[in-house]
Amino acid sequence: MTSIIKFICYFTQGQNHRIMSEKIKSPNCEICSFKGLLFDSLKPDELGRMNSCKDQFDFGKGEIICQEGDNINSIIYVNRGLIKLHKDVPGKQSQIVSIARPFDFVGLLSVFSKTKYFYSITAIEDSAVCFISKVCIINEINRNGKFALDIISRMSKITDDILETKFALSSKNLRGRIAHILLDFANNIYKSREFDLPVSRREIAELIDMRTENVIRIMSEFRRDKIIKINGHTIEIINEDMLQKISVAG
Amino acid sequence: MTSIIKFICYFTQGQNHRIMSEKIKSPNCEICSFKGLLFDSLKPDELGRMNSCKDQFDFGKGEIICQEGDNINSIIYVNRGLIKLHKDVPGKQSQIVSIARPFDFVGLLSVFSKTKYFYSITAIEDSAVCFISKVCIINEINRNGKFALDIISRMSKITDDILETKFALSSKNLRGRIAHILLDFANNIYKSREFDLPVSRREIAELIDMRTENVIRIMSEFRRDKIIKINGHTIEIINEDMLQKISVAG
DNA sequence: CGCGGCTTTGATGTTCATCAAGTAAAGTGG
DNA sequence: CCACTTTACTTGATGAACATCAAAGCCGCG
Repeated sequence: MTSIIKFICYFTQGQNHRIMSEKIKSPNCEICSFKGLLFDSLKPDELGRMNSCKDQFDFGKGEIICQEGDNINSIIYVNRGLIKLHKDVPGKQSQIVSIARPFDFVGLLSVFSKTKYFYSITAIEDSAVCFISKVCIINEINRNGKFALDIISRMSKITDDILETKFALSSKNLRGRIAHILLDFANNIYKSREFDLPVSRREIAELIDMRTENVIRIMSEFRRDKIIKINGHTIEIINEDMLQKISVAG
Repeated sequence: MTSIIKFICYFTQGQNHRIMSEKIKSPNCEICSFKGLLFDSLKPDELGRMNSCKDQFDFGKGEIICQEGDNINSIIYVNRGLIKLHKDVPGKQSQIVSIARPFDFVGLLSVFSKTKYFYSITAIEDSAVCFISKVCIINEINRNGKFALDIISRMSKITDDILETKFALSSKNLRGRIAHILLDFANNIYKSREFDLPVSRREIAELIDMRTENVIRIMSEFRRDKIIKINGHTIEIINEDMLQKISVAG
């Protein structure tokens, strides 16, 4: 029993109101399969309050969720799909700050210190995204110390992960970076030697700070050297040890 | 009435206990000129609890405050001096994650999500550093929602700043990076066109991901082109507009 | 005084971005 | 469903940016 309506989104209250995708009449947080991930420490009445503070939207592949400079008024939670945080500098290749998957909170990454996003957010695949009002979160933090700690450790983990990755990558040469990210996909994201790359070659390039041509070139080298198999977007890691060596040596 | 004793530091409870510098009998937080910066929202009794949770130490220039892999059990607060967070990968140039000055909390940057530091901390100048026990902070967060919010926004700001800087720098060429960091020192840190660089050329290189030789080379170019004056570690910015242009174009 | 670290400049080589050009795949409109 | 357009992918050739190597002067410190 879900009613679908089109409407103009004022969530970001930014300079540029964008037409958002279909609004899904928000499923109740209490029955949301993901609530346990952050809202563990909330009692039913608190969860009820949270429920009334959020809205869920669908975004099609390629749709912009918000843009650099928009006001931050919500935490963004990924329910389904895949979204990217990216920074576009005119005249330069854009950079991907991070990619968020279901269970990830992306808005946490600035919401308490900045009033405006310093990155844009775009759906890489068709995605469902929850917007949880910042004010509600703040109220809940004031009320519930356990919840505050949950939020804090979640924030801390997000930014630490991004920082660690960026620092690891920036000291590596191109081959090392490709090796690193392939291992990351296999071991941390998909937990399998074989996986479908959810992103284009260009997006990989933007994620690890190199050029599309070189992503392709090096992946082809790896294929030639029997380190990986490539079939379109499907990658299989054949020689993980070698990949590890290349990543470390890079 | 301060007693000075040498002792082995168990703060980090790490694998490697280091001999710390003189322990200063901790000045009382209540009279600490810096308390307002984070501990505004604490009542006298709460501040008293906090006071009993912290210890202050002096570190000489070059002394290691903690090392990558050490357990994180405290938040580190810089009272005096200058310290650097850095990552050392064997066989590679080390990278400076960030430089912290008085008023800065460096430990905040991982304390709630990780058990171990992913970077080392070293004094760049003679410094006084406060260690505030993580457990105490957590207790206080549980008790005091306003305090929790203060901590959160402080954390958020630290990581956002680091991330923004890193992203800005990584898309620039070497000249752009040097221009960027010189402007940063002048406008954000020292708020003066003339300032003493507190770090060596090598440390600048490690901070903005380039080689010492090129830092020197490019700064010499800037001097030749009458954009800056250099006198040892003293820098004066003559043509700020040009520096700005180089930074943006970089 | 001499040693090691910091600074500086020049010469050389490697890595990687850029340009170019062509193929495959995927979306678009009739 | 097919022609058309656009976007993604791929390989090669070239040049620029930057790391590396080398050597020498400088300064502080034991």
